[in-house]
Amino acid sequence: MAKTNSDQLHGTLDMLVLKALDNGPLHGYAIAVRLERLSDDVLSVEEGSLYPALYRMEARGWLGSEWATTETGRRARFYKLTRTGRAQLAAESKSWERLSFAVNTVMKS
Amino acid sequence: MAKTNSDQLHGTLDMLVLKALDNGPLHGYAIAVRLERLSDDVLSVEEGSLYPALYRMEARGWLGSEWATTETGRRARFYKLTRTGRAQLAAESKSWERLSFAVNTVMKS
DNA sequence: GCCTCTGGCTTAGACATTCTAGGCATGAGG
DNA sequence: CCTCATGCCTAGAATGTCTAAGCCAGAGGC
Repeated sequence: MAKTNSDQLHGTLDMLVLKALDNGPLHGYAIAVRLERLSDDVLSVEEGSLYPALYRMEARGWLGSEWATTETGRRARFYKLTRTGRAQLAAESKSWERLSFAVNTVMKS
Repeated sequence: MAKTNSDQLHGTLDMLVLKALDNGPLHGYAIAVRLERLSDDVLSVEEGSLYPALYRMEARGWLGSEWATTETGRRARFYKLTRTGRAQLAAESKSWERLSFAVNTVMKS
């Protein structure tokens, strides 16, 4: 959708997806759209990265999922945060803050 | 040295190393120490990541290197930024700002 | 004289994650 | 009828990081 950074999502994708689900369940496509919109098209969430990430996170117990019908009448798999997933989001968020602060400190030195 | 984040340097290591060399040549070990000190031990630069990164960047023309003697009388390979490397640092720095801003925007949504 | 610690470099292999790039199916609108 | 947007799936390549070794030299303690 947006043509931007190659590979630089590394490590943050899980966190972003978890965050996208923080306001309620969404299906994969909607997650991608939401993240792109929210970031003003800076982040581009490739489907080939997103779906595997969703499967991973569900396997780890961070997400639950079920098929349901979209407002527009389509079938889609909706993912939602589990309790564990919420904790994971908190942890990754804190970790991101630490890391980005550290990187910024170095970059401004 | 510091026991911290596993893997989360992904993508930023090159930039950090380039930045570490921005004030003048350093050898590998000194780069690691400098980044750890500057970041207050949040960043831990593993040697198994650092040296391959240095070789990569030299192969790409971002760094030049030569053997020299440390203040303490030891042999070490000193790396310095090339013109290309400086440009790369600027580019990655800008890219980092864009990305981290986007991520933060999402995280605060 | 020996031993350990720190400084310093090197490398193979495992590991995780992302992206490329395709394919598939449905519904809406021209 | 045809195309576009929605929506999901997957194999394989590419990349980069870490683990975990090993090597060498000098300094300091004992």
